[in-house]
Amino acid sequence: MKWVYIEDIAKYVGEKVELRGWVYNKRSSGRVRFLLIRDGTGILQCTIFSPEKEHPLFDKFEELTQESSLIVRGKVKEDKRAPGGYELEVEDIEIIHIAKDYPITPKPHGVSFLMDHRHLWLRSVRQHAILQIRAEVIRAIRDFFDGRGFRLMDTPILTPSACEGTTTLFETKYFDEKAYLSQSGQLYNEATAMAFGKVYCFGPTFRAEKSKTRRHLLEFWMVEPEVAFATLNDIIELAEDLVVYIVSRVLDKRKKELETLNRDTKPLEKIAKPFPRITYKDAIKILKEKGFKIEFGDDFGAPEETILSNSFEKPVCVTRYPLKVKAFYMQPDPENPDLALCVDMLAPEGYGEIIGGGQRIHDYDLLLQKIKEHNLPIENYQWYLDLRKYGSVPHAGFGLGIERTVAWICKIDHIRETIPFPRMLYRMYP
RNA sequence: UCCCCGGUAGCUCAAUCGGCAGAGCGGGUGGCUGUUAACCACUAGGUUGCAGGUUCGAGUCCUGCCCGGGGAGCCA
Repeated sequence: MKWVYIEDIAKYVGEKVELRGWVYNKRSSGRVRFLLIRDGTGILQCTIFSPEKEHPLFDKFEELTQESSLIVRGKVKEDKRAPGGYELEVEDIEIIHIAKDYPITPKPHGVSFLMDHRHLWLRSVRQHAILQIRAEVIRAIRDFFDGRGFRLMDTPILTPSACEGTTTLFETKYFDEKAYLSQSGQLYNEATAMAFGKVYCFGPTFRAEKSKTRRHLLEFWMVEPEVAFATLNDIIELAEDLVVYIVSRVLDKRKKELETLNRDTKPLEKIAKPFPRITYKDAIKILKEKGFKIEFGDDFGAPEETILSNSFEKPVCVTRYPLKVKAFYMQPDPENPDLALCVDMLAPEGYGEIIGGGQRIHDYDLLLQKIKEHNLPIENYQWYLDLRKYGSVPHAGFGLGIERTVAWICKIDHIRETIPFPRMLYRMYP
């Protein structure tokens, strides 16, 4: 008998097939038994009928508990009464393993309990939908860059010092030396961009900030393109194209999952080019009009970002922040040397920053001066300065946070559900 | 690091003014011929986070600690 997956079940109506999976739930009513089986691709209702009170399959049904693993064989039928429209008329049950006292029931649980059981929580319908969308987002990102001739360049996780010199890093040992877990692949990608023209890296990044909010993880995934000869405007366009591509791909391929999450897709359907662009100065004006006590030169806090994000239907690109609130490598605006040629993209519906990027300094002397001003150890940046010594060109790039993007697309309120095993302040188990 | 909230059965929660610690789910037993987080009946299940204090009497009030959640700063 053919082993099939539930996501393909419609193709087998009228045929006898085999399913391999786990018991999601079971119900009974008199001489009818309902077994909800999940196999990782979906959930299917399996039915057992008997005109007699006793039946060998009833005995096996009784034995089964939530999350017990099994193989069922039977005939696929179309039936409007079944959730999903299809069901399996069971002819044979082969029990593989009986699960005893599965802790997560089909009833509500608290966050703390669910996080302690994250390894099992992943089996639930909602987590399944979110992580399917995450996988789709990642696939879309790779297709987008690969399709545009970008070269994948994996950057190191173990680094000798801070990339940006701003956030706190996780420290580890490198034999007798100290090493730090990477917080960005950008600096290395400036080197690979000079070798390959347009590149991207995609990997985990680490921030040892003691952030305890719904939009922070200590370990998260980021995609970072870097393009030689590109200016600020070039990468804003690239960022727009990328976000439009990701959203339309999820709308196209993961409609069912969005529905599972009760995600209203109308706001997502509006995501098209061009996105609104405002300068930092405009943003300050908007915030002041809304009654915020904020002055030119201040960076935005979470409430400010939420207000800006809610002010537009599409992601908004905020450009030209004051240099002093940004990283040392930011290229100054030729029209106003106090401003940086940078961009932050804020996702709508209150989600806030999903992209940060900009044009990098390509002048050797200016970069050297900034490294000194920021008290960074020059010996660690010799190679980075070299890039400005041998055929330096203007270049730009950005980083997009995967988890924040997934949280926005799914419209879920906490980032911890967008990665299989979140690493958070005071929580490293499981 | 700071601010706010919480910790009672395996889970989600209730417990009036300080007066016998309870319900639903889950488990067990039985019932029901189409269930939809099924339903109905019965049943077992407690160191009320920990330590101390006030009181005739503390889940409830006080002090300290531990753990968790939310937020701030910082950032994607």
